[in-house]
Order: sequence, then structure tokens, then C-alpha cells
Amino acid sequence: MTDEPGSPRARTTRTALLDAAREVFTTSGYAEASIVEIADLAGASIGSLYHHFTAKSELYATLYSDYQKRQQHRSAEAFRAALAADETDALKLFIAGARAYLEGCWQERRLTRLFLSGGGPPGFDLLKRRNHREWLSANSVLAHGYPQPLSDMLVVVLTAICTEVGGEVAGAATKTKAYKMIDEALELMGRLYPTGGGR
Amino acid sequence: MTDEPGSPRARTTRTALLDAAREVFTTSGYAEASIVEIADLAGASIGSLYHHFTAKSELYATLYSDYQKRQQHRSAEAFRAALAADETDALKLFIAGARAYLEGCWQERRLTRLFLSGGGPPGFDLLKRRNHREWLSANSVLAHGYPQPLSDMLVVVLTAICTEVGGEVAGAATKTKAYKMIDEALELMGRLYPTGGGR
DNA sequence: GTCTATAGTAAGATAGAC
DNA sequence: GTCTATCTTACTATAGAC
Repeated sequence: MTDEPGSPRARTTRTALLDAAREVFTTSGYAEASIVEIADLAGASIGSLYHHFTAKSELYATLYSDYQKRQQHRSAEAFRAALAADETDALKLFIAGARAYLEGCWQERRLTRLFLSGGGPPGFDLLKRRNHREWLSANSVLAHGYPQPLSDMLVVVLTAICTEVGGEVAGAATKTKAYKMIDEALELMGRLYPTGGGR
Repeated sequence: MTDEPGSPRARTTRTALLDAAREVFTTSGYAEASIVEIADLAGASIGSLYHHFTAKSELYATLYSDYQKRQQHRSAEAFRAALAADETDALKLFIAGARAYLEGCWQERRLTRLFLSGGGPPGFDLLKRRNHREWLSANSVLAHGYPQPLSDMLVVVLTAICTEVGGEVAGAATKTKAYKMIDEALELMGRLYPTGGGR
């Protein structure tokens, strides 16, 4: 991820910087994190850091972008797997995608906590919300096989649930509890989903 | 609100500072807001500002605290009114409180946008979330007349919906659209609420 | 209580040598 | 590409007159 160009040495440094940024951000939060601390932890210098990233916010943005890509990939994979297993129910397909997303929240819980607890660079919350909603819309459209899209409000609500529950899952004490939460949340979402009448 | 002590003049200054802070924060966001700009807009000086508030974050915290009190008051009032009208259905009582909260989000939409779009002082998101959840728990407990409290996950989900929808409402173009959103959201929440079986 | 003026401090960002 | 040294900005805080 994010490893297109550059000499071997440059890529090594860049990776070290991103790893260090992930560590420092997830430990201290964005605002409190110091760019010097990141450079130190990466074994690099400030100058080198600024050679690779134009600002502190770009480190954060890169981590977020990579994380999002992985999450979307998980979701899409689960969706394809369900389709391949001849699943056709829209709700079940939707839930397969949502479950993969939430399980990803547990697997990458440190990053999930960072991104879902707010407090990124100025204006970043907006981007996060838009991304989340687009992801969920796409997931829903796929699930319906492109018939009628969901109502705006339903998308808002389902997104809110996925986001918030993702944060809860990431903060769970054990994997067992996390997966229990996921089950409960998906059950609730099922009650809202068009095809999921009652139960 | 927040008008306990002090001489008349001091209170005037304090109010002017809070008004200015509200204006600057809602316009620029917390991080970008300058404490000098706030003092200027209030027609006060930096020294005076620091006489009343120990830090930039305290201005923000005070605005938030006052806002929360007003929202809780709206909610509690609506609840009492419903009770006074002999309403006994737990779902209807819960919804009365939630509706008042969401209508408050529209009435105070600039502040709502500020607080729900993230980006306060470090660590503030945590406090916001906890407050929200406590408010909703209280609202639910009241609605049930202290029988069984809601499951943790349901509280998480309902809170997430209220929060997110509040933000949407605050960003609506017209009051009509805002209130339509509120109706839709409450309908969805009704499907999740224990006593609200179908619709 | 309020003001002006000013010092302190932290951290993000840049310049230019190597 | 990487480094060290330096600059700049903005919040924080204080001193002392009115």
C-alpha cells in the first residue's frame, strides 16, 4: 500500500516514517503527537520527514487512506464470497459486507480507535464521514443488485451505526466480546434494512 | 446560563467573550480559531480574556457545557409534557425526548455543527460521547419508568443515530427538510426500540 | 476589572550543506 | 535523500498602569 515509486532507500525511510506515525498517533492522538517524536522513532530526521511528507497532516491522511483501502477491500471480498456462495438475499449480502468491515475494525483496532475517536487534522472529520457514507452506499447498491437505492436517511442511520459500533468493537476487551457486539449490531441493522422485515 | 457570579461589568465582558468565541469557533473551527481574534471581536483584550478563562479550551468547554444543558432541558421538558398529557407508552415517551433533542439541534444549528463535526480540544470527543450516551440512557430509563434498562448495544446504536441525525438536521437547508429528517429518523428508531415492534 | 505591552515556549515548517 | 540548524507562528502567561 502506498508503495508505488522511489528508490529502495527512500521507500524504506518512508515506510519507517509511516510506521512511526502510526505508533505515535495511536498512542498520543493527532494533536498531541509531535513530528519530532515521529522522526526520532523512525530513526530519521525532520528534514527527511519533510522530504517525504509535506506536513504532519499528510502523514495522518496517508495512514487513513491506506486503512480505508484495506477496509473496503475486506468488505468487497466478503461480498464477492457471499455471491459466489449463491447468496441472493439483499439483506444477507449487505450484512456480509458490514460484518467484514466490523471485523476489520477489530483486527486493526488501534488504527480504528484513532480514526473513529475524532481529532484528526482540521476538516478531516468531514472527509471521514463522506468516505464512510460512500462506502455504505456502494455496499447497499451492490446488495440490491442496482434496483432502488436506499433512502438518504436510512443510509445516514446505517452509516452512523457502522461507524459507532466500529469504534466500540475496536475498544472491546476481548475478541469474544467484540464479535458478540458485531452480532448484536448486525441484528439491529437487519431490523432497519428494507428486506429485513421483522425477524 | 453560566452567569452565577461577578459584577455587572464582568458579566458583560464574559458574555461578549463567549458570544465572540461562539462566532469564531463556528466559523473557523476550533483549531483554526485564534484567541486574539476572539478577544478582538468581543471588543476585549487578551488580558481580560485570560482573566475570565484560563485557556482557549475553556471557552470551548463552556460553550459546550451550556449547550448541553439547554439540550437536556429541552428533552426533559418534552418528556414531562408528554407525561402530563397522560402518555404512558415507553416508546412514545422516549421519542418525545429524542424529538425535542433533535429540534434543538435545528434551533441551535451553528453550535450543533460545531460540536458534532468533531475537532474540539484534544480529548474532547470522548467527553462528548460519554455525555451523549448518558443523556440517552437517562432518557430511556425515564421512558421505561425504571424497569429494565436497554441493552448496551441498543443504547450505543440509538445514541449513534441521535448524534449523526442531529448533525444532518443542523446542516439541513430549510426547517421543513430538517423536520422531515427528524420524522424519518424517529420512525427508524422506533423500529429498534423494545416496545416498538412493527411501526 | 480591564487594559497594553511583552516575554516564554512549543512545534510545525524551511534552507541549504552534504 | 538525508541531515543540522534555523525560522516563524501562535498560544500561553505575566507585569504593571488605569
